[in-house]
Amino acid sequence: MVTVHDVARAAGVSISTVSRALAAPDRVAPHTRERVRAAADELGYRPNRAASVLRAGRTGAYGLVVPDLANPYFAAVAKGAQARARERGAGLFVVDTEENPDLEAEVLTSLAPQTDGVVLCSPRAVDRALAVLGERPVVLVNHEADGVPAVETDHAAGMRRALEHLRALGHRRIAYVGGPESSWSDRRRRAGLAAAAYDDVDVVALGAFRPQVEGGQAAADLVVASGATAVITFNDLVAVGLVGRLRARGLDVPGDLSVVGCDDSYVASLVTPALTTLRVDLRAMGRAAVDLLVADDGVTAAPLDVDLVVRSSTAPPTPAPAAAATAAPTETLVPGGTP
Amino acid sequence: MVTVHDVARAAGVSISTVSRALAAPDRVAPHTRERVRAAADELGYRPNRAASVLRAGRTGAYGLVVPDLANPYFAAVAKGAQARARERGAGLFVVDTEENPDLEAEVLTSLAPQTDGVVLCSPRAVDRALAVLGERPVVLVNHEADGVPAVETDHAAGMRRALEHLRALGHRRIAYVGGPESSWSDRRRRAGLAAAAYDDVDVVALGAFRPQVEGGQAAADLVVASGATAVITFNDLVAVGLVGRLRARGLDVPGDLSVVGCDDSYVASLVTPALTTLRVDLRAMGRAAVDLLVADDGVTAAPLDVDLVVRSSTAPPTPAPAAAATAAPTETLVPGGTP
DNA sequence: CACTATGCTGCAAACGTTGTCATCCACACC
DNA sequence: GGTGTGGATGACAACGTTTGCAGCATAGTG
Repeated sequence: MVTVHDVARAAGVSISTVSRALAAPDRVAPHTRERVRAAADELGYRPNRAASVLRAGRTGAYGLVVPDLANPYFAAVAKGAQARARERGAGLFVVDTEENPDLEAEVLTSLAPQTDGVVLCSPRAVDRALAVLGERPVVLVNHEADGVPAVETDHAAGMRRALEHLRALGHRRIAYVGGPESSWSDRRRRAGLAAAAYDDVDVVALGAFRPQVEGGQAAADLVVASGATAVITFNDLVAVGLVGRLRARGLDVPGDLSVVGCDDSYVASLVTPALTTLRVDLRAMGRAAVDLLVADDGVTAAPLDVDLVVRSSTAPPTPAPAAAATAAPTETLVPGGTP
Repeated sequence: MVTVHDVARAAGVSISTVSRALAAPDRVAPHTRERVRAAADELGYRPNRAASVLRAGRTGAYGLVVPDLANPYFAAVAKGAQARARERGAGLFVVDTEENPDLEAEVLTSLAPQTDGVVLCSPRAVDRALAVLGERPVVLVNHEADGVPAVETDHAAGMRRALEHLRALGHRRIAYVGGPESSWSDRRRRAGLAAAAYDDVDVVALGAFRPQVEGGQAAADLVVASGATAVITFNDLVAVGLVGRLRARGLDVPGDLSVVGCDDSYVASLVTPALTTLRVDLRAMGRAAVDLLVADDGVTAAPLDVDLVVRSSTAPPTPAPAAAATAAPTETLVPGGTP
């Protein structure tokens, strides 16, 4: 192993100078700096991370905590965060808490000291997590807490765009199929819907559904019963489940009901019909989180913009909007459709 | 910060005893051990990772290198690897090389020294990677190299199962839509198909397609032209693309053509028709890779089994198998369908 | 010329842990 | 009772880096 001592000997300087030449180049004379660098390159010197951490306290690594790495949403965030960390010459510890609040807190106690900061993505137990982290830099993604920097999505703008789109198509009664109550994004979306309400549009917000395919299946019949001609769902998976259940009931999307998803995860373009959805640049979110971790001034960045991606799941309502469907004796058709 | 010294003072022993009591409990007398543990708990002592690494050389962290973290395949492997690492009390550095061989090699030089070993998943430049890693423990996933432990998938068994299934349904001419030439999995699958061939079944292997939706779209017309009544694809995304293109041509799946995907990524169950596919337990793969990293005897584990998941994309061939379709003037219907 | 200011470099002390070696004590055996 | 044995513990030296402090030029100023 090549150490500072070897480089120092080769360059004819002291180890202090070597350390400085590489870490604080402007604190050493140009010609010395060059000699040291040449020697370091020559010998293939790589500073020992552990020694550096021990002495200086900086680890050169960040942590990313997500509830489920297999979820394409978090995978995309992780990808962005990883890329940004690498660009900064840092590593990224990725931890999957398996949606388990206890594990989240536990894992943080061992993770935190090994990092220069942690990105908490959709935390399931923020209070405990923040307590564990103490003074260490944290950035929240998809969550809010006093005085903690966060990367936020402009959910209100997203809802506004979706509503505008559906209204322009002629829809006047629009349902929202919401996600888990604990979800900050869900709360923001509901608030956004309320704020964006048009005089001539009714918004029916339906309550907590699981943010997976099953959630959409469970919500479908409620949506039909609500009399809405269009629906916005918590995420694309919910939209997929919803569409599946609607079709099983003989309803057509977008003929009988228009559907707007959220996230533009890549399933949105694969299913039939391809989903109109709200796109968030998740990788940018990951990148922004890491950047915020470094910018220790604790300033929260501007919320990330949300774009509407129009595909085939939205269309004008049929002349007699969903009347036939709502008139049908829905209950008898709903085995296992308990919301 | 609480150090061994603090614990030692509190327990009335020397720092050596503290270190031993926690790291090698059987080398210290039971009552002393308990006293030390009590003191450590009391003070909330957490060994400093950096100091430990510096002195002992073991980092307590592993590395995982994947070409694309946003790909659900790799995300699943990462999830498994992460879980196993955590169970071992270790961290996991996840690195996304963005399918870039140069980046792969570069990233390894800085990653390797910070870990106790690296899992290389679907490496894009194995030789360089192995050169960089030198003597450090490595495990390959989806790849083979002399003397390097690897986690393998029993692709031959998978192909055999798919063939059996299709043959039992009555198919006698079956196409395989292959992935990139550089893919080890693709080579194994082709070999498996050749080995499993039945006397009464023709297998038509079609050449390199991109392992994404577009690859399937590109392959569709070749498959139809081949006269096959069933097709096995490199992965589920290819299957999705294939199905989409077939339907655009007015063909029915599974009516005119049965389709078997690979990987059972979660899109398989979401698309219409739901895909019959070969399931590999990707999380188990990730876990196995980390385990292998630790088992320094370098023994490669038994190949992972592959299960057939039967859904709606496979059915018996129609009496006049795809005759109408092949007879149709396909070219005129294929704008932009260049394979 | 003396004195100060400035810039560069070297010395040496940490950082907190692990592991080697030596010490010590108790016990058993001769 | 002396000696050997072995288990338990303590003292201390690393591991490789960073950094405060001091030293030493050189240059600038009175």
